[in-house]
Amino acid sequence: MKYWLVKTEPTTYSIDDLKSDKTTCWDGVRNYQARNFMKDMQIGDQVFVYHSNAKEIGIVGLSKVSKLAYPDKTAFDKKDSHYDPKSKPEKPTWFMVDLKFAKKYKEIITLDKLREKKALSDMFILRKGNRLSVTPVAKKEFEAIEKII
DNA sequence: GCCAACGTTGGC
DNA sequence: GCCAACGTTGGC
Repeated sequence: MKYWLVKTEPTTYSIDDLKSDKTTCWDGVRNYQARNFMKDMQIGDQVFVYHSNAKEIGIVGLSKVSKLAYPDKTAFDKKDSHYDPKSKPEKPTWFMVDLKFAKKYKEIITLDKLREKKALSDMFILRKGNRLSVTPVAKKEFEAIEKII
């Protein structure tokens, strides 16, 4: 069992959208490192959902991996904003996973609260200049975050 | 809306 | 393969 965190802008796709959809394909990731992390995901891995570029920034909920990495079809669609001509259906560059809604926290775990925790000082998301939309979370980090709730 | 950080692109 | 220019991300 591994742990992860995905970022999303709530104006694009929020935890409430995931709650009502129940399951969604996490498409549109166009960064090699983030893609590689998605390829490492296993069914049942727990994935924090983080709202960025929002009024309230932080972890808002939890989801679980429900489908292993498979080709991101939006890369093949010329009309899609994530279209990438380099990615071919017979040799896809980009992948996505399915995420299943698990829970929405009563309160957002703000970025400030995450920074307050010593156990989280090495956390990927808190490292300066980190822009990856998919990042791993260590077991002890996951447990420390669950304790905040 | 600003701007630092950083990934990507393309000329050489 | 280097690196300047450019675009995007994301906190503030």
